Amino acid sequence: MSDKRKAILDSALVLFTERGFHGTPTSLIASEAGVATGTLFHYFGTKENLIGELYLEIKREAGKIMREGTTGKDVLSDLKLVASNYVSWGIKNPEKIKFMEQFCLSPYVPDATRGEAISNFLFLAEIFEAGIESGEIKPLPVELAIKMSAEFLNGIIAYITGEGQGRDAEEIFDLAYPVLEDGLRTG
Amino acid sequence: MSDKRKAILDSALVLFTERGFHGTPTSLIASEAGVATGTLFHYFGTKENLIGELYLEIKREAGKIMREGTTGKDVLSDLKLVASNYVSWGIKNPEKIKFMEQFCLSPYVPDATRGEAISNFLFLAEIFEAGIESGEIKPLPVELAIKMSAEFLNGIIAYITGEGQGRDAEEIFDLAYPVLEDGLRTG
Amino acid sequence: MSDKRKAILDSALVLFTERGFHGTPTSLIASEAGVATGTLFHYFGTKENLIGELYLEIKREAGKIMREGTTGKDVLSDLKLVASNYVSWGIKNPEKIKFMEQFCLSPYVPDATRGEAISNFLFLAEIFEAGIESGEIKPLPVELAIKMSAEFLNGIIAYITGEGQGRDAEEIFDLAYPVLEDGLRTG
Amino acid sequence: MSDKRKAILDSALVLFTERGFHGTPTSLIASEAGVATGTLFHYFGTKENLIGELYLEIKREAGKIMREGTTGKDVLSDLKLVASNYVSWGIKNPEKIKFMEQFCLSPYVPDATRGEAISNFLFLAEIFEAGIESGEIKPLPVELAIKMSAEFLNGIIAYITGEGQGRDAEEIFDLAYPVLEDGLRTG
DNA sequence: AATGAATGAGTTTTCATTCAT
DNA sequence: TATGAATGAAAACTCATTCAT
Repeated sequence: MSDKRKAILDSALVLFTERGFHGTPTSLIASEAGVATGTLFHYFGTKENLIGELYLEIKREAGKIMREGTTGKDVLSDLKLVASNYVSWGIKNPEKIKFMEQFCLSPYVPDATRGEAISNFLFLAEIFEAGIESGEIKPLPVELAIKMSAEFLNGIIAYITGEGQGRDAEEIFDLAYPVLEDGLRTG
Repeated sequence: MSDKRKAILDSALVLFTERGFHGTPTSLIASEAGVATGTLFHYFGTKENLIGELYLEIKREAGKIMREGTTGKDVLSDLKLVASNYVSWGIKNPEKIKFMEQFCLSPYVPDATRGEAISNFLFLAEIFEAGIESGEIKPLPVELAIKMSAEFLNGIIAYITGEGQGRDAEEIFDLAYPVLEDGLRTG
Repeated sequence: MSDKRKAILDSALVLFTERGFHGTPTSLIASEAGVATGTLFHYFGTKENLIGELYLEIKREAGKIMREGTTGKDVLSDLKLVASNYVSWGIKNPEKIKFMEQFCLSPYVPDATRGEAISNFLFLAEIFEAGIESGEIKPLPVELAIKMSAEFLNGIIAYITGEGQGRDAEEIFDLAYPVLEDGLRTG
Repeated sequence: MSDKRKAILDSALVLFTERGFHGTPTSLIASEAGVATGTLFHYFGTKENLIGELYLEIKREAGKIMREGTTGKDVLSDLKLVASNYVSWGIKNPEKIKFMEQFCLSPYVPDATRGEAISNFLFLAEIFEAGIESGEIKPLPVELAIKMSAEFLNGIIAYITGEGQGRDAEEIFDLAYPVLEDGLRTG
């Protein structure tokens, strides 16, 4: 991928989260990226397309990071690893978390793009299904379990990057994660 | 509160969640509310101020609704009631939930306003503190517990208003809430 | 019709003929008209719509002027009067002639608008039909006769406003018109 | 002349008449011609120069075609031949006619170029002068006679390529031309 | 209090042109 | 010769805000 394309995506990420989609002029994205405005449109065609590509890129990265190290053998330890991967990544990339939260629901990301992004998280459904089948996890609708868990982890990240700043992130995770695990586990 | 003021807030809520802040012209808010553009500025001064007032109004309502029926006597039952109140309200007012999620993090709501809104949720800290002190709830930083729980409930609402549409809301809540309760409860 | 609207149409006429459609920025039209850019869009919505309205206005005026004084009794004298009216008007309004010639064929005027404009010239067909029926005019397809005559008159106007400048317009018309009349008349 | 140069001129002719000068990007002309944008500028230097060269090319062709077969012996038959040549060529090359009509008056063709083009039509003045001198043609200012006649013929072409489509072109010409001839001829 | 015409700064996007390859 | 990525000035159009009524 071209250097300029990458620089544009980087600037866009920061500026969109700081100032919102319509609050960020394309001219500002371009100048922060050190390229001409025309170059932005050369690579992305429209501003909407730019945010769409950025959205996909981040979702792809998040999905990839979360899966790292999972074995498919033990549901609960896979789940903890996925959560830990996600929280670690989220703490290191707070703008990406902020971006996902702001633009998951926002109208600026085309629906088609949103749909395309889901594929990166299908493995989560498999983990939950396995856990429910084996009786380790409470029998919940899988989509519900995913939604609750994901939001729960976002809550942890928000706390660590917000009020909890300065305290040890791992320590907080070790304090917080059992709440989710104990909640999901059967009796 | 004047009828026109109310009509403007109502239109703004719907339009901001559907189209974003900068994506919604004041002229459109005004025309949907059945008033002249000038009237919007007569009541709210600026567009920023309008979204700020809307934000406060909704946070105030959310706080009030959540507290309804709590006794301060039993932590776990108060907590469940608060959760249930919030979820019921959220299902009935999905635009308000969407608005809060979109604009909690967004740069359009002035920070001062965000601060002002927090006062509506101080009672939550009291409940958690009491629970931790009595040993009923795991010893967690209170703000962490609040953040995780709030996000968790948003996950439930998102599921009910999204994929879970058509299924009985109360039934889903009864399935999902124990996950949070079991998680927060000590051993 | 509002003063500002009229001023915008007047500037647009001059500038479009001098510089072409895409060669004329809306900002220039507005400033020449002594209004803000926004005002132009307030009245006309789009630049395309502006040229469309201008086109209709001019065609309407041309049609009205040409008909003035016709009686419907004598074909050849009606025809001469129409021609004379048109040429006189054309000499006094050379930008309108230039505008019609440039934008009759140009892609900037929407086809629908072009169609709408034709209604102003239906009376010409009636005159020619009457003349052909009475035997005074050669039996030609009416549309052909109109096209040839119209272009012929444009040739006269072009000459008078171009090379023939300074010479008496009426004298030139009296020299030129018989060519058309003798040509159309039966043997 | 290089193949690429010719391809560029061909694309430009079609696109300029269809979309106007400023409505046609150089990048589009190049891509339709199957060459890179840079190549267009390699051959023509600027867009203005491109339209100028195209204008000259067409005027040159028109002049050459019109003269074909004239003898200089009989004014009226030469005139008819010129007219017939022009109309035949115009019917076969409607984009060239459209181009000339649109850009004769337009500001995009530099005045110098327009002047240069006139030389191709000087022979017309000679024919008319001869006709007037011999008394065969009404004593008119030569430029006026040329303008009227040229426009008249354009009217015929417009009719044939427009409303008269499907009918025999020659037949229409034979119907229409006598109008011009009878008009120009003395008594 | 309520209106909506008018404003003009600011936005996204286009496109003639250049230049390193 | 020929290319096409990169440029940035300039365009059409939008919209928060004002103000005379």
